[in-house]
Amino acid sequence: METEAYRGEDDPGSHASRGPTQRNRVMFGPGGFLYVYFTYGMHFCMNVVTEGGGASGAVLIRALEPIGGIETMNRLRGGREIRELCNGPAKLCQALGVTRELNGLDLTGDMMWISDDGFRPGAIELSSRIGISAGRDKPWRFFVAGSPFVSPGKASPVRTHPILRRR
DNA sequence: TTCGTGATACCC
DNA sequence: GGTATCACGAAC
Repeated sequence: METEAYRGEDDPGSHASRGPTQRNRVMFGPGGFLYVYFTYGMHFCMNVVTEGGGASGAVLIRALEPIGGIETMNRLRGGREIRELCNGPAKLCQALGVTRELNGLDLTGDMMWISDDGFRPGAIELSSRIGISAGRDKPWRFFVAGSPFVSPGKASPVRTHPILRRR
């Protein structure tokens, strides 16, 4: 599991850094909604909007550990190993069938939602964010330490989260 | 490391 | 209108 945090106009790495546009308008809406964007001519990526109240911000979902629905995800991604199904932000959108049609979806509805399944990571590590040219200084990429299901992209430095460390 | 692929945003 | 850039992935 892996995420990245993106803030608003104070974060040069964020889509929201230059204010609201047609593309990023969902980021400026209420929290708990899905922000899906299209990039590089062929990829979708998904975020959870976090702020609301006129501010902007979102969490990019970069990797997931497949728990169920493996058959379906395999079909959507052309038959790959389980660890290759959701280990990247565009890969997981393909595996889950997330496209621009779901931009703005209410994540408190009954189509897609986030819930606590009881899993607790041993430790969470953080690093700089992947694939951005501005805002590399902020260590806002979070991932489960030692998980084989995080994206292959290398970022440094990597360090253990000072608060979320366990045991 | 290179390239596919096209929307987006911002500059005229 | 033109064009540089892009929160990526797969194949070299």
